[in-house]
Amino acid sequence: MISLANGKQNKNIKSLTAIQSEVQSSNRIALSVDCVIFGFDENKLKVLLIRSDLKRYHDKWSLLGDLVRPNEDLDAAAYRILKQRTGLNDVYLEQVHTFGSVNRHPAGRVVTVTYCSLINVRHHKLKILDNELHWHDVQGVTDLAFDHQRLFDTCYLWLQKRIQEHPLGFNLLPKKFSLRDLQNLYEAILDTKMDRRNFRKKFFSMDFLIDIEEMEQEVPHRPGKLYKFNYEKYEKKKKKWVGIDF
Amino acid sequence: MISLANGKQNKNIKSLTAIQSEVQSSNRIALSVDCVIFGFDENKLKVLLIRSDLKRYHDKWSLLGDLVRPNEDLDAAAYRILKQRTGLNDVYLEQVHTFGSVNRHPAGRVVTVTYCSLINVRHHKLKILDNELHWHDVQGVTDLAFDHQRLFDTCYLWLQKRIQEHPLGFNLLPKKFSLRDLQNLYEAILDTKMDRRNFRKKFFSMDFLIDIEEMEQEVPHRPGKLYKFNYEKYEKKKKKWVGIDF
DNA sequence: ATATAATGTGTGTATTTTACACATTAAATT
DNA sequence: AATTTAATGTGTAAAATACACACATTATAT
Repeated sequence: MISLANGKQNKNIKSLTAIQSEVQSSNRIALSVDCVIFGFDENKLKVLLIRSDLKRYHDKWSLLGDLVRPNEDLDAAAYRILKQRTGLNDVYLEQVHTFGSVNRHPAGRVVTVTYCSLINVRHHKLKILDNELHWHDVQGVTDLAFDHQRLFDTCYLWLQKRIQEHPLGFNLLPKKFSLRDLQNLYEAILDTKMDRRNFRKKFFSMDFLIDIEEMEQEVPHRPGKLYKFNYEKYEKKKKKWVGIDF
Repeated sequence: MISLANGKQNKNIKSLTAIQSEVQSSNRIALSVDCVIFGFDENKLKVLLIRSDLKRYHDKWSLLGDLVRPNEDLDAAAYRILKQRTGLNDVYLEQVHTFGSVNRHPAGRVVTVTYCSLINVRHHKLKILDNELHWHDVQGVTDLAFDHQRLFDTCYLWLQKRIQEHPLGFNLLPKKFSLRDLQNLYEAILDTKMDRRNFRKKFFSMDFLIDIEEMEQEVPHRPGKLYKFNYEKYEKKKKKWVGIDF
């Protein structure tokens, strides 16, 4: 019994070169990144989609993705795709889930890692030149190419959950915003209506809003105060959060 | 401008064979799965580790992992590793995060997908024959091989968060358990102390516990009632949960 | 001037969380 | 056999949080 165990032990020890050959052998797999890029405009949550670059799917929309390069960090690949498609560097980006069914892609075995990104549509609208790239209302996203519908659904659910734990939403708004803007955003993402007064109280109590002493301009009603998000305070506070809060 | 856009359009349309050649070209990457297998014994949270199978790391412990095979679903790879190491089929398993730094593994580029698994130590203890495989107190896990410490830390934090949103803990307990057992588990995972009476109320209010009309045996104090977990009720209820609850 | 449609502020109620008191039960001790 | 000990099992009051809704304020439009 013991000798069996010891036999196993020794058999399991491998040299570095042995493992290197395993790693370089034929069991390598194509790896891609697909980005679900959310934006917010006209009080609706949007997602950036492109026409499938594959002929047989050309009547369908798909997420923005590309193969990961052999010498490229996974996160770097996500940032590269975002940069290539939107011209953006400094944006919110987070990994969500990896999909690895053998037959998920028609071109062969491709494992894909999904990333969610939140960007401000107004700031970056102009950099999108490609006609085949469009913002879509998330509500109307129903039949994407490949398994992208499943990827999208996973990321959208992830966003809905995540935004209730961390105030990510600010990445979707302009620097200056009113409380109504903020509430519209939350209502769009969570697909609900909220009480205006309680929403206000909730956000003020979190103490992440800075009153910049400016008012809305040219609105057809009483103008609201404008605020900006206190990123510093958030960074300090978020470490203390444990479990179920916010 | 339009013609430029159209030019881009057409250029982006690819035939299936064109993509197939990309997928099969040299930019494929070795993909592995690493399992963080949690157990619970002697009122302590444990994790299953093995001595590194690589000589130069042989004084260190590592997670249980293996390369994903070209014709193997990602989830299937995780179940295979679990089966190989513990003899288990029917266990809780969930994907956590994918790590893809270029230089994370000494044998070359290996992107790894981490999975968390929760298993009942008592039920499966006997199937582990390999001497180099051991349960470790999570508190003492400090210096794993490769980047496995980072992988482990991520998964442990994930578990702490996840168990506050879903009652996963039952996968770590025997079928019959007392409320004290359950509380000990939660205290071990979250590394806190809780009030016994409020903990009891919280769980009863969730209504997932079935009183099996049995008592603890051979305990040196008043015996507590034994319960089992109502998986059916949980499966029905969990779909209704939105956001912050439990 | 007045109506309209927002913002900004407050208040009371219901629900949930937290802290803690006390009775009960079985084993161990005297 | 009575008493001590160390748990379990139940309840209750206060504090914090969430929820529902009233009312005054301020700009534009009529």
